[in-house]
Amino acid sequence: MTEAITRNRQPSMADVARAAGVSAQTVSRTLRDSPHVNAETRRRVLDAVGQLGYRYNSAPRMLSSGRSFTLGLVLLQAGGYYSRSAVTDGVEAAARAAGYSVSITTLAELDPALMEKALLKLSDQGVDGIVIAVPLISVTQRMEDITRDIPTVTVDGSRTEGARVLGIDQHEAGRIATQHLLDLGHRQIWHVSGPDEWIEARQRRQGWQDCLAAAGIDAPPPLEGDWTPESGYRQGRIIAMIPEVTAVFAASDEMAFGVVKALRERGRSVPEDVSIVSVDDIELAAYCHPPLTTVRQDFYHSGAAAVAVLLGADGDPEPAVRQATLTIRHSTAPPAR
Amino acid sequence: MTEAITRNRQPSMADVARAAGVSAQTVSRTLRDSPHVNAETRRRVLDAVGQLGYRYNSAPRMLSSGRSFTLGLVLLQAGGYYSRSAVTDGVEAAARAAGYSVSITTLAELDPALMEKALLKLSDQGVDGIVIAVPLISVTQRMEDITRDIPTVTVDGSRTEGARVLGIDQHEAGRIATQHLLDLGHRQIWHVSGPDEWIEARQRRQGWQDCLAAAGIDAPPPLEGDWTPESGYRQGRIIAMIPEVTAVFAASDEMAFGVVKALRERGRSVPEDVSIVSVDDIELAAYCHPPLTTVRQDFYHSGAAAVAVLLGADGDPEPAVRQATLTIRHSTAPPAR
DNA sequence: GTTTGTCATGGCACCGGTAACATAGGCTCC
DNA sequence: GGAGCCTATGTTACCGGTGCCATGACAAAC
Repeated sequence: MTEAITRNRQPSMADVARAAGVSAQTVSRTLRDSPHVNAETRRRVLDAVGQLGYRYNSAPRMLSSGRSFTLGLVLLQAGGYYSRSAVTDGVEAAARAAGYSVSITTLAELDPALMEKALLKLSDQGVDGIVIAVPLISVTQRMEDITRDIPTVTVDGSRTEGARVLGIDQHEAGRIATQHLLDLGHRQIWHVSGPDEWIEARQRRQGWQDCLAAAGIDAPPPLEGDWTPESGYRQGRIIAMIPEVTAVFAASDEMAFGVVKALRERGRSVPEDVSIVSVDDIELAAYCHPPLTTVRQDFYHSGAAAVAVLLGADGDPEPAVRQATLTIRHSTAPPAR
Repeated sequence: MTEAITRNRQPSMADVARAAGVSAQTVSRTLRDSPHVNAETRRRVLDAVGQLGYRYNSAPRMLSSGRSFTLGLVLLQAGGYYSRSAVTDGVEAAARAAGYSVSITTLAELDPALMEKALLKLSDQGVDGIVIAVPLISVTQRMEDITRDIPTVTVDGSRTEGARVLGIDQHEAGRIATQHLLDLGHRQIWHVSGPDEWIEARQRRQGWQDCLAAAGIDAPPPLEGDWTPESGYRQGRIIAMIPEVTAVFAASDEMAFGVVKALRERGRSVPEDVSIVSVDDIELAAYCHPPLTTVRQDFYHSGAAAVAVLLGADGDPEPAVRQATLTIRHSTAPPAR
C-alpha cells in the first residue's frame, strides 16, 4: 500500500534536491538555466532528475504568479470543418511558439447561454487570454464582464466592449465575388447566404448588394442557407427553376457544392448555363466538377494573428482587417447570351 | 499605483469571506453546495461574491489534489479536416460533460521527435489523461515513459506499452469497400492508399489485398497518396491510362475527389467506365458529382469513446474496435462489359 | 588590512482552495 | 439531566515552485 502511494505521488523538486544533496532552490535554478549554478552541481541535479523521473509541475507557478500560460479558444461546432481546423491550427501554432497552451471549447450551437457557459468555464480555468472564433451577435452583460477582465480577441464577428476584433473583410469578399460576375457580363446574380445570425454572412450579403447597387442593379431576394451543402442544394433547387438567373454567389464553398448538384439535376450546367462564385477556397474546391472560382480566406493566418494581438504589445501595428483574394477556376464564364 | 495593483489582483475567497463576515472555509462550502451552510449565511456569501466579482481559481486545487481536470489531445495537422474536427468535437463534448477541459497540441508532421515534445509538454501541463489521434509508428522510450505515467488512449493507430488503443476496424473497412466492388462484378480493382506511415493506411490496404486474395485475384500494385485530393489526382492520372482498370478503392474521400477529376480529364466517366469507393463519408461526399459510395466512419464517436475509456472504470466493456459501414451512392456500378 | 563586489547556494514566505480536525450550540432519547 | 449526535462554523496545515533576502567564500580594489 505504501509502495502504491509512493509510486503514485510524482517526485517534487524537494525530492530531487534531497537526492542531489542540494536545496530545492538550486534545483529550480538548474532547471531554469540560471547562470549562477556550478557545472558540477548542475550535473548532480540533472542526474537526480533523470534518476527519479522528475517532471515539472506548473500548478504552483500558476498559483503564485496568477498566470496559467494557457489561452482559451472558443469554436462553433457548425460552420465548416475547414475553417475551424485552419483557425485552430493557426492559434495553436502561434500559442505554442510563445510557450502557451490552448484549451478548446466547442459550442454545439450559436446560443448566448452556451457562450456564457463557455467563457465562464475558461475564466474558471484561469486562461490568460481568449480567442473567440464564433460570430456571436447578442452580447450579454456577463460576457462583457469576462472579456473585460481577460484579454480577448474575436476572429470574424462579434463585438464586445472589451474585446478586440480581428478578421477578414467580409464585405469586400462579397464585393469581389459579385464584381467578378458583373465583369463577365452577368446581370441576374443571385445569392445563397449564410445564416443571418452570422456577422460574416450579413457582411458578405451586404457586399453583394452594395456591388449590385453600384452597377445600378436591384438585388434579387437573398436565399438563406446554413453553410451546409444540404442547404445549398435546397436553395439551388429554387434557383434552378428560375431561367433568368445566370449567376450565383454562394457564401461558402460547401453550399456551392449543393447548388451545383441541384442545378445539374435540373439540367443546367455550370458554368455554361449558370456561373457560381463562392467563398473560402477549401482544399476540395479545386477538385470538384467544375473546379470552383472562389474567394480565398486565410484562416490560419487569422488564428495566428489573433494570438499575436493577445500576447503582443497593445499598440501593435497589425491591421485589424485583412483582405480576401479571388481565385478564378472554372465555375464562372460569360453568360450564354 | 496601489489602485492598479488592487484592480489587477483578482479577489480571493479570503476577500469574499471578509466581505461576508465569515471564514474562507464557509465560502468554499457555499460555492460547492455543501449542505452544512445556513440559508442566511449562504445569501450573504453569494452577495459578497457578486459584489466583488469573485471567480473561482482552479490552480490551488490542482496543486493540492495533483489533478488538473484537463485532458490532452494530440492531433496531426495533415490528414483530413473532417476527421480531425469530428474527433476533436467528440473528445471535447465527452470531456466537458465530465467536467474536464481539453488542451490541444497539433503536430506539424508525423515525426517521433515532435510527438515526444508534444507529450512532454502535456505532461508538464499536468494533464490527467491523453488522447492521441495520431498514427504514430515508431514509439520511443520517452513516449513509453510518459504514457506509462499518464493514462493514454490512442484513436486509430499507434501502440505503446501503456496506452490503450481504440479505433475503427480499418482492415474491415478496406474489405467492405473491396467486396462491394467484387459483388458488382469488377475484377481489376486498384487501390490509392494513404501514406505508409499511417497504420490506418496499411490496414485498409491489407483489407483490400486480403479480400482480393479470397476471391482468387492478384492485387495490382498499390498507388500511395498522402490523403490530399492533389495526391489522388496524381495517382488518378496513372490509373486513367490503364484501360483494364474498371474500379478504384481510394483510402479517403478527399483522394477520391482527385481520382475522379483525373479520370474525367482523360475522358473516363464515373461510374460508367470506372467505379470508385472510398472511406470516411465526409459531408461533401454526397454533394460532388457523382456522389461517392464510401465507407462511413464515426469519428465523433471514436473521440467520445476515447474519453470514456480514459475516465471510466478500468474494466469497462466498451469494445476497442468499432465497425465501419458502407454507404452506397452513385460512384459505383457494374463494369461496362 | 579593510572594503566592495560577485558567485554559489540556502532559508523562508507566499500564492489560494480545501481536507482534516476543532468547537460551540442545540436537539433527541433514555 | 447527561450521553450522544447533528449542524454550522472556524482554525490550521498542506500542496510545490519561486521571489526575495541572507549567508559564506573568495577575489579584486583601495
